[in-house]
Amino acid sequence: MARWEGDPEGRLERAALALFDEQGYDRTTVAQIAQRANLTERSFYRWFSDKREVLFGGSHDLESHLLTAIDAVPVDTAPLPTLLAAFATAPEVFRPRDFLEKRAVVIAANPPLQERELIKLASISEGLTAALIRRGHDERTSRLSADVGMAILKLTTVRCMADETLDFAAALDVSAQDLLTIATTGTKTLGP
Amino acid sequence: MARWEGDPEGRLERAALALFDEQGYDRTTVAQIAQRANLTERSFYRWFSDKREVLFGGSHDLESHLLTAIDAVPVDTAPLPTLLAAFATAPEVFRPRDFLEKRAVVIAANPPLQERELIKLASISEGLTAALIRRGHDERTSRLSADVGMAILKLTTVRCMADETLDFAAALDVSAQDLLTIATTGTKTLGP
DNA sequence: GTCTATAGGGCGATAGAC
DNA sequence: GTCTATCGCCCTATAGAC
Repeated sequence: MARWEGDPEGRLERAALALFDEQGYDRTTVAQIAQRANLTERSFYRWFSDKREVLFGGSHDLESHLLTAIDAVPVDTAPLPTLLAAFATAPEVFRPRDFLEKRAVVIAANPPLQERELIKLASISEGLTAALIRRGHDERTSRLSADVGMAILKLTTVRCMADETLDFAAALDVSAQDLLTIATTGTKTLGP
Repeated sequence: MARWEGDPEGRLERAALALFDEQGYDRTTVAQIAQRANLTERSFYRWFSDKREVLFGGSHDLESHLLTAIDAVPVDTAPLPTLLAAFATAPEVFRPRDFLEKRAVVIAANPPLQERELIKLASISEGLTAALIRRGHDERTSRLSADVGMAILKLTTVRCMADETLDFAAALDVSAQDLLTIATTGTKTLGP
């Protein structure tokens, strides 16, 4: 048996998702995942700190993509428009659609995986906050903008899942408009 | 030794926080927590589904308090102002300050606990979303309002932690004003 | 309440790349 | 030779099954 097949990380990710899809997440052991990828259980833990992590390798890629995209936005842009401009470039880093769909189903069925997803999103929000601060915005504005931006991104993702023909950038604009409506409806505004 | 000391849940919560504070979360075993509360390890799992859960008993109380508070808001109120009115009544359900502070330190030091906290907040957001839908708002508006509301609540909590003299309701208003600024700055508005 | 499978960490050995 | 990926076997605590 060839010991060096290459890309052990990717092999583990694909083996894990396939097994989770076939048998369910908690009826799949790390040993099984490793076996399907022609590795041992011990080697699994060299690539992923725990069993859940095997589904979230792309999170870091998305975060660094967004941070790079922010740098490309003109520096005099306001915080939220800066984030929206960065989000609009995000679809590039998404993996094959069937991979993402299976992954979403598995996560939706397992609270431990939802927890991990939430902390990954929180990590991205932290990254966005830091990026905005680096651009000269104050900390509280940056934090709130990042959190609100993530809420818009989440709503946009839901929209695109529901309607496959919908363009991501267009959906993002609609969600941003929704925010404006929510923020300005029923609050005391400055004008008469 | 008294077999029925009463309030086993509260005893486990206090024993756990004390041990986490003294020794750290991952150097504390469930058996130790149970022992300090004069219970067996097995009994711990009767009250809490897992080790992390022992720090989040108050989450359900907060959620049900907020849902009740929403019902007390006039039905013609817009989504976000509805949530803000409910949030303003929240300090009532908070526990003793030193308990909350120790708890916050322990959570901040342990990613698994942060994950659990995030899913609790997500659960509250889901509850708020459902409550807004019940009041006749559409699903997308409700979801976005709940997420944005949670972002405001988070910012408000940070503000109150930083400045103990700050009134919660006042901090909430400031954060809400921050949102309005963020949402309307640099975006194309309707007027000229 | 008892029993057990599995997660997941430590450590040292080994096999291949260079 | 060094370096790094892989592996084997140790262990404990969690958490679910019975």
